[in-house]
Amino acid sequence: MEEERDPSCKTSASEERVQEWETGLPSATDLTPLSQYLISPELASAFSITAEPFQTMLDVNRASQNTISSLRRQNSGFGDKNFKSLCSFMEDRCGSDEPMVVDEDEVVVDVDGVEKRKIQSVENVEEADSALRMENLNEDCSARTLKRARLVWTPQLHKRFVDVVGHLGIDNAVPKTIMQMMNVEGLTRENVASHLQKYRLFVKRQGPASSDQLFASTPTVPQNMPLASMPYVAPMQPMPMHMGMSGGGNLAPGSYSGFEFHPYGMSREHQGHWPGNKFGPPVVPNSHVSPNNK
DNA sequence: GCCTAAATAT
DNA sequence: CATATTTAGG
Repeated sequence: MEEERDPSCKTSASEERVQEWETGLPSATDLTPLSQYLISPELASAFSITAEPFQTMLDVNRASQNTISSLRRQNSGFGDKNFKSLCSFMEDRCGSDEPMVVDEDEVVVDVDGVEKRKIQSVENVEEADSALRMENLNEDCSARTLKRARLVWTPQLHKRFVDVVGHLGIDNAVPKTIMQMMNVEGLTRENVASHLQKYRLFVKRQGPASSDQLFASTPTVPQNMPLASMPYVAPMQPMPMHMGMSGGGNLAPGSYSGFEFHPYGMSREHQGHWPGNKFGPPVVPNSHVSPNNK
């Protein structure tokens, strides 16, 4: 991205650039239809990629709105902090999150805490209808009435958490800041606080030496590295129903046990299946009017 | 209101 | 039993 704008008048120049950008956008006919798959079914099955539920314009528009409002909120919130330089997010789009494997009916919890049922069918259902139904559900019993689903701290989430804590330093590593820096949709301050509590216990017990970055209250590392750039969807369990664990500890695949944690161990490309990940297109730091944003 | 530690729930 | 949520105190 290079700047070619006229330094004399910035505001109007930026407006012009926006217009320029808009006119440069592909027309509707140039875009791949939402209903069209990007890869062939053979390729998909070869890589165990299951087709996403159909997305409609409603989904896309809603995602765009959420993104915009989220950006606005972040911008206003970080104006007077001393680590503006850290906040270089909202630049790039998601790169690594990919749709999870869905076999049959799967309940996914929206950021609003609203359950949506994804019906994966070989032949499609009426997409508009399902979208409308979703919309209605969203509006009817939105957020406040329903209690939030239980958050699952996947290795990915935890890694992001650890990275943020490390880069923030011990002083700034408080739940609210961590939550903001993680930039995870649907993640609440309480979630982070709880996890932070456990994490501190872990660090206290298992040598703090292993996590040396914690003591860098003044982050000396170049923080230009895109840390919290891409939005991430917090995996939620609808309600982790009593799984009858009587004999041995069995874990759901994708969750991890405890904190014996590999600093950078899990760089495998196992990001195929985590519970709760969905969405392909440029989505979505979702935000709604929630009690916890200022 | 926010943060942390402890209690409670799943 | 481990982990996440909720509550309570500062």
